[in-house]
Amino acid sequence: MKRKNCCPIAQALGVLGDKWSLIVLRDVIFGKKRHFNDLLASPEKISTNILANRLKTLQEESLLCCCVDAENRRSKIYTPTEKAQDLVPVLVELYKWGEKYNDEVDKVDKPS
Amino acid sequence: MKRKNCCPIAQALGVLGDKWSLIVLRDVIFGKKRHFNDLLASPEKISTNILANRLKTLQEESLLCCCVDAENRRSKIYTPTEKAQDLVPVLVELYKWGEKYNDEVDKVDKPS
DNA sequence: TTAATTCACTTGCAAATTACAAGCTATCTG
DNA sequence: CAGATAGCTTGTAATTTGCAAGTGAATTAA
Repeated sequence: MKRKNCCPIAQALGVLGDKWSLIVLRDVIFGKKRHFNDLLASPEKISTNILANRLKTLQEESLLCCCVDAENRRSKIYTPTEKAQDLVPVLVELYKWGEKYNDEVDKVDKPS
Repeated sequence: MKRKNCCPIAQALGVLGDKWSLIVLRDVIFGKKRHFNDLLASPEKISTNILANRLKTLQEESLLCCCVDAENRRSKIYTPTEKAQDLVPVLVELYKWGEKYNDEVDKVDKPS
């Protein structure tokens, strides 16, 4: 859902508001993953068609750029743009919030 | 998609990673909206079934609490929890990013 | 005190998105 | 030349979303 002429939060979520876009960006930005199969290997288990689709839309949104690996022409290299790098503060705040609140969900064997 | 025992970013996105949850939280936190119809009136035009579903899951995730309005018993009051308030930095960073990059999308009549 | 209105949903259904598995094509390696 | 590998694409089923209409309890208006 593309959102235009509205609140910047809504506009940002129009691009990033799904289960996978920020996971892919996390891996490209922090995990320095550059290849399709690297991204596929993340523990969240994205499927191939979704990953291909996200890589396409993230390129369309100028968040990733893609080039052919000069040393291995069947391989493509995905790199984050500055626009993607500028999401680092968002990802950091999400990380802190997730760490604070969600790590403890469904813990078992807590000492009493 | 609930994500457990994994990266805090992925866990956070398991709760917040959709088009509507953060919009609802934005309105409750910044817009101080408290009623179903207030939230429905936002410019992003969420539909009633989606809003009802989000309010339910956000309560299940302890992000919102709900009580009956004492002065008008058909009305319910939704308020953000501390867990929700702690998303302010995430929303602020999203806002800044959206403002920096997405306001200029599809602008017309730019001065040359 | 009855009728209309409001609030917070619920239901039905079509469309879009996601998930899972399998297959495909170009390239590379032995 | 025979696999193996990288990056997809396709098919299909399940889930989620979007839209319109309807429901029931509480409230207000006549």
